[in-house]
Amino acid sequence: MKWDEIENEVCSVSRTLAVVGDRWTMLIIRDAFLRVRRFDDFQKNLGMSRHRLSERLKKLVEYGVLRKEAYQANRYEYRLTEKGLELYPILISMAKWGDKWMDDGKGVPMLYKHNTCGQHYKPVVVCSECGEPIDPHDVTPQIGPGKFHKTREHSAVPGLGSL
Amino acid sequence: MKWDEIENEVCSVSRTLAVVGDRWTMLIIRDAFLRVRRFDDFQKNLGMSRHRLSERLKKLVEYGVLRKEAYQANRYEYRLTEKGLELYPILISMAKWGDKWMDDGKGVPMLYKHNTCGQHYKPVVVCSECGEPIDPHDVTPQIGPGKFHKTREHSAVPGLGSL
DNA sequence: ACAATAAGTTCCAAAATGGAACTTGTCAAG
DNA sequence: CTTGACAAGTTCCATTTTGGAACTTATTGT
Repeated sequence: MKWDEIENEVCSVSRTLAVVGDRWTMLIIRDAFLRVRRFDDFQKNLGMSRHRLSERLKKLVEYGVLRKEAYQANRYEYRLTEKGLELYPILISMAKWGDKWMDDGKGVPMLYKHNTCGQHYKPVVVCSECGEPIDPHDVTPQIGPGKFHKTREHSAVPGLGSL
Repeated sequence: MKWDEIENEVCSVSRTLAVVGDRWTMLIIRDAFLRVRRFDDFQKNLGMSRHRLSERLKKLVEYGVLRKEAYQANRYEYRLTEKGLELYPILISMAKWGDKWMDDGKGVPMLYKHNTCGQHYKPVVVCSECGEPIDPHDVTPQIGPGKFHKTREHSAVPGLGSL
């Protein structure tokens, strides 16, 4: 399978990865959450090639994750849309995992203050229905309505198909 | 910057991406959560080349995300470790985002039953300190102790550096 | 003992990426 | 009103990464 076919999989994880699953996108998004907005600032911060950055920003605008706005004639800013802002749980979950498992022993690079309560916080994933923290062992994936329109066979997980 | 330098960034998101940020890894992890365990099953399910799969599984074992266990002579299973299981919040957040924003209009591919309460649930990210759902606008990133040992300059976000 | 299966490896063509240099339009100072 | 600097890209090519088919090696089931 080629990379651009991934968007057509009947799987929400695949479809999300079609947007944010390449080498650089989550880092661009990270910077966007830190209020980086301009081409040259992204480029200097990330240390990626202008070429690639240009192509990625264009795609993110197409997908509606960023919007491009002129702040002067021929000068643009890229800002997160609502769709982009909702990537926050993915981003902050990555930060938490990295803090815990990819620590270099010098302490965490960043802390996050939750202004609402004033504390440094960690993200906790809870159930929308009962409010309890989710343990993956207590979750059963089941085929949803959109799964019947399949495009490819999945056989290894009897009765489940892919997530 | 080249791909294998990303692990050395002073940023937990970068470090996480060093492990799961390539084209295929999150899909391998997704399948692992659906109890796929064997080389050929991963390969058939994912439709990726055996070459790439072999290399990725090896790396995930090195990183301690999967462990490789013989189930017969010369036959192996790959299973999530504790470190791997803790990728769940990232995975389920991707599924939620894809459900909402990359829908093809046919309904969600999968539903997730929270066995604890018996309901189909959606993941909600809440504050570890006050329990309230997190809105990214209410979060202030601050430099943490591990940030002083920097390897590269970050200039675009005065006083913040990268997430 | 023989065919089938599992778990890879090898090899090469095709695709994606990195990086330096070049372009084009605007702005700001003299 | 001209000139130099800057911002936002684009072009081009060498390097790296990936996809895919075919091949290997070691069981295992019949």
